[in-house]
Amino acid sequence: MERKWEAKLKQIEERASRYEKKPLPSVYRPRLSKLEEPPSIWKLFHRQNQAFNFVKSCKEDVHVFALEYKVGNGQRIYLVTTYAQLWFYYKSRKNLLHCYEVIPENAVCKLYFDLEFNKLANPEADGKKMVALLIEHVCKALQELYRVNCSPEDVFNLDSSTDEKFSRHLIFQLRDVAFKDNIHVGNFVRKILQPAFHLIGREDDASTSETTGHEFSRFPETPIKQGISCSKMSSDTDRGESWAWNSKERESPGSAKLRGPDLSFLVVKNNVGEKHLFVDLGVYTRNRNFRLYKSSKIGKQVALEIAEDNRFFPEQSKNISEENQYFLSSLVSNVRFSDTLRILTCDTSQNEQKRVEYFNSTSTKGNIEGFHCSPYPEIDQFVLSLVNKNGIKGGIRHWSYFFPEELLVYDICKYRWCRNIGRAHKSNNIMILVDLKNEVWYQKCHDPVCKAENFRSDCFPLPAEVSLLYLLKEEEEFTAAETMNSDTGSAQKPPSGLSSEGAVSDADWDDGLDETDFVEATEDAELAEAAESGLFGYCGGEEDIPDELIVQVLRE
DNA sequence: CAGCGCTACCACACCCC
DNA sequence: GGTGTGGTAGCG
Repeated sequence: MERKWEAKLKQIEERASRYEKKPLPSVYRPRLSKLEEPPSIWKLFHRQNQAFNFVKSCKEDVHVFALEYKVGNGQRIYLVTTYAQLWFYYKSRKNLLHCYEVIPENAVCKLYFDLEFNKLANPEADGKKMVALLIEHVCKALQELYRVNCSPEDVFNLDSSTDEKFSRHLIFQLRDVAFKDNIHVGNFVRKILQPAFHLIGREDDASTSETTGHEFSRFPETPIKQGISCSKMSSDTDRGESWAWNSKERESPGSAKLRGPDLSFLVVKNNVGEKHLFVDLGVYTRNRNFRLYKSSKIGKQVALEIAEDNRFFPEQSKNISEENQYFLSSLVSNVRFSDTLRILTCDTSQNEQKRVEYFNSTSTKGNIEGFHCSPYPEIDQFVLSLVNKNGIKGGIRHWSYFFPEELLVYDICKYRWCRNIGRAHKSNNIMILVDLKNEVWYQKCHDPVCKAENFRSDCFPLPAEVSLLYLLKEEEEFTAAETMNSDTGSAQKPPSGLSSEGAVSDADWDDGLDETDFVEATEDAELAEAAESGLFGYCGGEEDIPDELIVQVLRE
């Protein structure tokens, strides 16, 4: 047994050293043109983690894409570049044929669906009609749960069907609205499809379930262990338990619609005759790869193309071609810029209960405290984003919560930047204070001198995702509107979602850059050096840099 | 000689009637 | 037989 472990360990170590000896090629630097100067970024990685680490080190608005490169086993490598640059090399469809968007975990994203059924096993099924009914259902749900207006004209409908398989992607183009991340999208989708779950899973006919006569009101047992609750918008009392389609149904329990809307159209059979849902629920996982518009799976010919019955048409733009607009619209994590972006959440009640229990058990009446993580993971994340800047990995040493003031005090370790002295303290730690009542944060510190003068930094607003949390406290209407900065149509500058400091004032943004400049400088130098030592140098002005180059590298 | 993140499923232990 | 746990094949 022990020996087995040793052997395995050795194997892994050997592999690690191999990778280090032979890091990936890939730093070839195409440029869009000599005139368009923003430096080009185009970097390949074998490992997703490395790609995301590189993204973090980049100031530019870059994103991770997965490229399939070996038929059969789905092996992928990871490309980091900007949307603009990817499109430039992608659009001809001579290269980069099997590309996937990596929907980053914890990143704001659009509502999306993967729909499919086997045509042979479902000869009766009318795919287009099913799509239309689903869209109708989803729009209704968005309205009911979030008061979000949505119509079929807002749904980008992509088709990837074959003779055997009906296959669609839907990407919702909601104005000023996005989900907190794709896990929340999944929670939302499962929640609104709950009425359909009791129709599957059994061999016998769905009609038998009518006779079970459960007393629960609108919805059957959920297939997931706990229920799901969407971030509420009004002061509903039955927060999140189950969700009624409208108040009328709620008031008339004798109604035939007791179970909610009829979603039987979603039930399809797989090739061995088992019942499944038309909606694929497996696409809402962390860092999910979602095939790009005009890409096909490796080994297959069929690419995602605009569906016949698509009703979404992007706005015309002088600078951006229509195809490019469609491409940008198809990207799940490319959230449209808005200065009033609302972030929707949908928790599993598991998560929410944890939080409630935490408060119930830990807090009698006084203040609570702990180490590392507070009961507000979202706020912890935000605080960590403040103290994890370009190389310095700050952490939360301790937190305290003061009830009357609704103040979270974080003792920070490793990161010692003090806004009072404009540099890091040498031996004293700092604090980050989060004022939930006023939805702001500021910095203080343990340094005796700063303490003596009672230093306290300016206040900065909390980002939307964090303020949102506050809704938990039975507050007024859902008003999670927040300003987010963007220069390229993506509302999330740091793709790591929560760290989007766009919500912070300009002054703070600049400030933030200042204090990290010296760190970045060294890192940039290293990156530049790494870049120059890459296999590919800068291919200046060359219009058609074939990524056969990439393919060659991969083959060796 | 390099993917990732799951879930469904199985085997097994343990408990209770 | 019911329930929890740990490991893994294989799916998306």
